[in-house]
Amino acid sequence: MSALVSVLSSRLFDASGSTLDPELRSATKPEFGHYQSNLALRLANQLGQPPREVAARLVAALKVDDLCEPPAIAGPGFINLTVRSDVLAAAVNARTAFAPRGERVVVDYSQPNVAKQMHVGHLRSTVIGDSVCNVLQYVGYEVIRQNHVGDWGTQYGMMIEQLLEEGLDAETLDLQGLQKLYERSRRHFDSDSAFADLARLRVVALQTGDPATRANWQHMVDVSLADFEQVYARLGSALTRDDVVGESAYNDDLPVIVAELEQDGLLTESDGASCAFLPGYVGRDGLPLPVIVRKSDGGFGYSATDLAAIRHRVQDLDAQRIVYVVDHRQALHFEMIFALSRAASWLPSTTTAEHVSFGTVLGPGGKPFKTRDGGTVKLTTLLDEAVERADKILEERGVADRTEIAQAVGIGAVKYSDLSSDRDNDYVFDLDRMVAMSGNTGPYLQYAHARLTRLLSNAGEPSGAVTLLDHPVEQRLALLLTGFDDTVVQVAETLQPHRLCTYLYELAAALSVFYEQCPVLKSEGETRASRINLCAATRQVLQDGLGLLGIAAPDAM
RNA sequence: GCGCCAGUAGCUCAGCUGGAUAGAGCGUCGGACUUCUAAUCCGUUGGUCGCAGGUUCGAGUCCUGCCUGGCGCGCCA
Repeated sequence: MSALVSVLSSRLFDASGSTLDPELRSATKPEFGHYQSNLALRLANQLGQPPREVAARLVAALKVDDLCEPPAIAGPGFINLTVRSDVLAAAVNARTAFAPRGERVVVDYSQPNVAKQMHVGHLRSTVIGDSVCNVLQYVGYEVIRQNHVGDWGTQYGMMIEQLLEEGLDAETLDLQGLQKLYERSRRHFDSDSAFADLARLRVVALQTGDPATRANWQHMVDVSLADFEQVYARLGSALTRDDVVGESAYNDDLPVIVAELEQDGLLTESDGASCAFLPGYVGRDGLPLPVIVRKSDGGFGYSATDLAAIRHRVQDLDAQRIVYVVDHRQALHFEMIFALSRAASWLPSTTTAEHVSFGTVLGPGGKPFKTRDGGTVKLTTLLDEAVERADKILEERGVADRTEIAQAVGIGAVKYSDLSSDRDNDYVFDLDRMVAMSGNTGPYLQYAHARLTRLLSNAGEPSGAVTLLDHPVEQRLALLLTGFDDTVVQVAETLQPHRLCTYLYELAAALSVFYEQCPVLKSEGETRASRINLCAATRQVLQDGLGLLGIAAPDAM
């Protein structure tokens, strides 16, 4: 919480003589001042007295003359506060970093699959996950990123068996070759039971560590990870190979998971599979719904891997908070995994587990995103198109040296569009709207930042402090600046990056109004110096905010 | 059948966890550029917050029941 808001809150708290939350909120309209409190309405209800009388007593007891203009009572009993402009100026100048909070959070995101190109489906997890990590880090968490790559299971047995049968050398296959190999092996597996048996044996060889099988598998993993890294670099994601802890990493833990569940009496044999039945979960037929830990063929399903991952993250990584950035279709799965982990005591009450779910990216017309022939659209293709659009617009503007800027604007537009509305909603991937330079878009924010950069480079060295805030538009801008940390804290709690987007958009809009109405370089004396510093503070917040979203802020565009 | 999520202006979306006359952008129409970058700003137009009850000083927000759409519900992840 910003110093200003917390001080005002505690003053209200002291004046009320009650334990009620002062409910200090931003004023809904400029004519209501800067902040409002609804405390009098609450108190009046509790005391059975007229709200305006309670408000009057509250205002009389309230000591804020060192911070605010005289408080006003309005409407049914709202208390409106207007911060003194010198206090506001001081608050703008007083930005401080968050202290480390001594808590560790594990964020599981991106999760592409080995031997498959990354597609739109991976965009959201990667973009939201990066942003969530940045925000958590900013407010003082120690963040551990975990890329739970899909690199284990029957499909790799299939693929290796197919590879051997065709006499191919794994070394010659790139990612696209692997994807084709997968498709061939899938068809073969489905149509030839003898091959299917061989493939299953190959899975056993893989899981028990047969050297030749492992070597082929390792090659597939290496090729895939190298490709993912290129996409991450393109996206500006912070993910590296060090963050990859794929499903295979838990192979040795899976029997232990089963043993511990058995020991706790949580496992039941059902149709040959080892299942955990949790109270309250019923399936389509009204029958109890299991978590299948070990399949009837003796293999382990993804539930076992997810359980092992939780166990590892608590016991070895010492996580106080675990976050899963995974699409909303897996909501039930995670609910059950979390419940079972609690029952098995892998997830103690001191550790929270959250599923940060998100909606689907849809193609044109709100239909599933597919190419004309029904294939999946590669993520890199979409990014190329976005950069191309950005480049065209920059060209029309006569911008020189466009290559890097077009990257920043195109990729930034895609990422911003992904982050700017509530994660739970589906959205249509519409490049025209994303790259639009007006409205709540990435380019609009980047433009505000670039404008300020230009202005500041013409202004000379900023002298440091904001000292004057005479114009209402300056005050509006300053007030917004003091709200940055509160907004980021909210995002760290709710894990909803769109709140930060909304904030930054309002800030950029307020800046544009200021820019229209308040000359900076053409003004003189203290006004000029103060406005330059207000611009510098705004630029810093825009830069920090875009940084938290994982979006580049070019100096010119 | 059960569960999760969503339904707010013609379109795309906010709405700060129950507060004042529900806000932006796009679109429409009209205005402001020898610019501190007009990729901007100002004005205009636009809503039965899916429907019906309930809770209370006060509901887009909370509770119940419906309607519509998306998704999920035993060995894929």
